[in-house]
Amino acid sequence: MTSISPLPSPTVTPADQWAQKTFQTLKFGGVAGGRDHRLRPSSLSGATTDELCRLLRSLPDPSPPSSYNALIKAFALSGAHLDALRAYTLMRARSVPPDPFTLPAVLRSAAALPSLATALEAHGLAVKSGLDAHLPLCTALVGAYCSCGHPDFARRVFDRTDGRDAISYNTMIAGHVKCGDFELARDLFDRMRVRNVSSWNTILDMYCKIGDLRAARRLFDEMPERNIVSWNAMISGHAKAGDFVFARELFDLMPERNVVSWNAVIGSYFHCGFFSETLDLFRMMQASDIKPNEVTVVAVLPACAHLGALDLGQWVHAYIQKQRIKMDLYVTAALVDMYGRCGNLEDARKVFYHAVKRDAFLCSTMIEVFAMHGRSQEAFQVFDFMRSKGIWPNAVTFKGLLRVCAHGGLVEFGLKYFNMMREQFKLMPKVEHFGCMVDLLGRAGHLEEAHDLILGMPMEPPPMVWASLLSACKIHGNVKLAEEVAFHLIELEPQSCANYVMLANIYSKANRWEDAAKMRRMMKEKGAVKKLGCSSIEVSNGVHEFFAGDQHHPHCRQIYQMLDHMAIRLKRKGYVPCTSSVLHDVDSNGREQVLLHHSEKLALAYGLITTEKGTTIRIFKNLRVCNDCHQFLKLASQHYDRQVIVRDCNRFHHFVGGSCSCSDYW
DNA sequence: ATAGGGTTAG
Repeated sequence: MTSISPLPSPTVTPADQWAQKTFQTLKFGGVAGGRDHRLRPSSLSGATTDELCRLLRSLPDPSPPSSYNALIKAFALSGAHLDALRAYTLMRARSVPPDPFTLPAVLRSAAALPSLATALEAHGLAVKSGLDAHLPLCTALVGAYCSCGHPDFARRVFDRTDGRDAISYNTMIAGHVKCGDFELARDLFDRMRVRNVSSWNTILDMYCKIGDLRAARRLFDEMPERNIVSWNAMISGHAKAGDFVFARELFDLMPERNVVSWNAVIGSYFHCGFFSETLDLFRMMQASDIKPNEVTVVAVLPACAHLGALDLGQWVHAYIQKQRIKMDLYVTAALVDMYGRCGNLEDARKVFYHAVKRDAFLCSTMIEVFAMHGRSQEAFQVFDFMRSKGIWPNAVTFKGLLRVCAHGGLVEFGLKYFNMMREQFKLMPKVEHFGCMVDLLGRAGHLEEAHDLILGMPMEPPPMVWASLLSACKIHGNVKLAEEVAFHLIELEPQSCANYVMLANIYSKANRWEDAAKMRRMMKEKGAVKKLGCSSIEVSNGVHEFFAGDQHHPHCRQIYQMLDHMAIRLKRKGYVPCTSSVLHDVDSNGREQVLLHHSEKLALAYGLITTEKGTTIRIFKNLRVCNDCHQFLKLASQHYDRQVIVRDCNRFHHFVGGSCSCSDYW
């Protein structure tokens, strides 16, 4: 191996900036350390990052390289790679010579961050210290360069290394895979002489990741030896392709399973949208002898969130605390998301404010939750917090901010954040950002601006975006634009009933009954089927589902009786059924019945019958809440003195004392 | 005494 030539850094990461600044101040040279007070890896196991930082600060000078090595390794083990590099910097500042174990450990942290500057510096030091023939060090360099997106540097090191073994080959192959050079990876694999299981697994995983499951299957069949990792790679490959049935077959077939196998198969159910099955499998896992870990709960919590299973979600939270599952950023964000989506804003907030560490991902989750609940001020506060702590916002952060603006009708703020993301943070707005802006402008009555924004989008506007404009036309009674948009939408997706219904409602509102009837006929001709409203409610004996007009519930009679009583009482309080939005060809009495049997009203009646006075009622709906139900729920919350929380397909409504948290803007 | 590099799940 020869000395390195100067190489430009293509992208400077924050870790790089820090590393470059500190390395500039370093002097090269070597003084042997003393022999007292040396740290051992065993004495550092179980130490928290804070304790390790204190140890580093109080590390006597001189100390032997082994003490620094132990700290670097311990930091890396707890995921504190920047601190690992800090320990290394101190070592260099004190001119402690690295031993053969120092640089591989440093390079692992450089790969994890990643920090190209550190990799380059370590490489230079290796050459200077004559350690550059050390095989583990060369392998670590290859890994670090690949993680930094420089397979070319890695390949140069690899090609000049003598006595390469299976591990160095595997590192280079995995590096090529990581960088997307699949042919180079396969070529190297074909050329290596002594392959082990890991070599096969790397290539197997490559085919799984690029979705070539036939090649993966072929490889899996011809492998001379298989281990758990091979099976797990196959499971996750099929899970990603949506074939959860085969993923499950593999899982049942494999000779032994570990926590990764369970997580892969649980994740496959989650990704395919089978949320109750996800939870079933989690229960099976607990009956097995494999202990769930962080990754497990990160698959289970979103499943609870989707189902609105707050009870189980709370149980998982308690389980995390009891079983000492690490509250890393993923777990914290999953908890915030679960509480938020289950309508428990207080606990979502609590988890976020108690988090020991917050990054852009976690903050964006919190903003998204506040957006769902229409808490614009708190969402903006999180954003201000991010900026004060130097947490760089990403596209998801701005999506949440724009949603919060759209839900609150805050046009000025929306425009501010939309411009800020482009100008200040150099983030290109994606489809979802345009969607929020169209929603925001449209609802606020700026229909022309919203329309212009769609026409000026750099990508093909998806039906969703047109649909928000259409719904804005409905709110503001712009029949002319509505017709244009609706017919465009019907052309795009003739099977979707929502577009016909929306335009028919707009016609009815403008007293154009014949046109409304025409839309109904057109809907039938094109074979579009109305999506049935469905609401669920969790009471003490489980989750109950109601469809619009549902007659299947065992307590059906009491529920409908209750609804009739409610209608009489609430009418005295000012409830006026909004019959103009009913499409069915029935008389006005029948229309009232149709409205009264909307799924969220059924769920509400059931909740009132079965739960104690004072209990909050939580309802989850698959569609948007209609105007009539919204009015009904407001009056019911007052008359029955109950807090009712409804999650519809895009946000939360907190009904209390006769008003709704959305301020009738949704 | 004692320290190293590669593969699978979010």
